[in-house]
Amino acid sequence: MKQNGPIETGCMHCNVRLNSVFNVLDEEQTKELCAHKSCAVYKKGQYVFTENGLPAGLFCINSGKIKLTTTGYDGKEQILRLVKSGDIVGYRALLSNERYHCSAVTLEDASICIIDKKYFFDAIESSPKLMFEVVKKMSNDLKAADAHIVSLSQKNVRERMAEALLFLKATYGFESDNQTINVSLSREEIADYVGTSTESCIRLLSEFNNDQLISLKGKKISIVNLQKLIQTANIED
Amino acid sequence: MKQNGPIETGCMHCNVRLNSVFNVLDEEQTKELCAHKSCAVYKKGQYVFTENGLPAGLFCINSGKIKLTTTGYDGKEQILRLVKSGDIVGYRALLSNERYHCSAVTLEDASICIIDKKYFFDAIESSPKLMFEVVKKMSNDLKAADAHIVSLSQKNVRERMAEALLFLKATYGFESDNQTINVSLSREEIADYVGTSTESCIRLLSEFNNDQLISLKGKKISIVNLQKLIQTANIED
DNA sequence: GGCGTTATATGATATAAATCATATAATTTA
DNA sequence: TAAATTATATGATTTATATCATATAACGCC
Repeated sequence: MKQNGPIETGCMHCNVRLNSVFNVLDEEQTKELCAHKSCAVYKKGQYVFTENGLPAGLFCINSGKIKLTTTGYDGKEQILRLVKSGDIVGYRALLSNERYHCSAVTLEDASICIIDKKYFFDAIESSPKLMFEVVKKMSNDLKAADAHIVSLSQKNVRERMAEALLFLKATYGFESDNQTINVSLSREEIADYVGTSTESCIRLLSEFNNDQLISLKGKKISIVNLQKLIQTANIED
Repeated sequence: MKQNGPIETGCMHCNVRLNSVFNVLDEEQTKELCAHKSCAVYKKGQYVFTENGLPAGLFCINSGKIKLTTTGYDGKEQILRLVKSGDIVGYRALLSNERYHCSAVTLEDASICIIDKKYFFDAIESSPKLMFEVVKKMSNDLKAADAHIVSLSQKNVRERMAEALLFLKATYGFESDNQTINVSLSREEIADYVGTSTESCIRLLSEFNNDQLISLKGKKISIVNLQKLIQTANIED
């Protein structure tokens, strides 16, 4: 349980343009931005920020994967969102001048930079384009959260589990074999996203494995029969 | 099932400052805003906008109550949010230039104005203050959606039902008797928010009634024992 | 490299909540 | 105002899923 802080690194290797919302900045604005951010390397399992903390700036994921979690009742963890490289995190609390309502934890070693709060506000006030990019990001998160609500409300655990696997694939894509989902989550973490018990999660993955929908190798999950998995998830369209 | 459109009215009786986000505008900006909006009266049960539709502008609730719903699986309705007078609706799709992902339906007769899309974008680009107000609104909605996710994921139906009653009270307040929740929802609508069956919803309300947590009179629900209801909801702090 | 700890797996059991069924009350509308 | 429809109520039954229990596998550590 050693929890050392991130290791500060220079920004020379960090291409901030990786981060989608900053695509809209021109050469000069990007240079300016780089002068107001600092990069750091995080080890797997480290906290980027924690529930109830005050935002010091905006975090950009240069590489690595992040989970946004909140502590529910009886300390049970709930995974709210999963974040990939190129994304920003912690923008909500920052923009609305609030404390974080969830924590950000690295799922693997990650390179993350933090953009100075004051500078970020200057940047979005002077660049409506950038502001709109961030707003679009929040809009997407809200739409996804609403979809999650409908799913939790109306689908059974089996359907949600299939849906979660499709979501993981949509978020992180496949590995080079074109069928292994490119993220390693524990069964408990998957359960914490799906909203079920760890046992039920394990059991359903085993079933899907037996039914040849997926194949399992440690934490790695491969989608063997996408069509059947979509059917199991009971997705419209 | 007759679904007539709203009745257009003048804006002379509509105080746009009612709408919280517009508080930040000065006298002149408000005047300008009023020149670019039009008010209308909606009857109970009418659609303000519908899922998949394209936003024509921003809606402001001058009076009345609104539910934001989305159609889930097998056509089952999910209530995502409840909106009261003074609030804006439809801002998400508008800001991110998307179609609506949910519908807005009046829960009672309502007076609602629509602010022209083009003008609204001009307004937020020229007034960062206004933009931040809207962003804060979205931030709150996202935080609330996240809380809803945790609740659906981790609480049982009884706890969620108690929580829902507290949420209704927090949103719409009490009537003059200081204990009757100031909104009329059908049992089915409450179920569609809580994420349960109508029968279970009815049953639990009956139980709460028997246990003297609430009292029922038609669609009107009064909170008789707030402390016990909070306990039943299993809320932290 | 063996030992303790944690993660995964699977069976057995309990139970919350959905579903089905039927009755009554409250609205709507003819 | 009566008939029809819809909403509320409550009982009986089924079922999905949590919980408890135990075993094995994988992993971190001295």
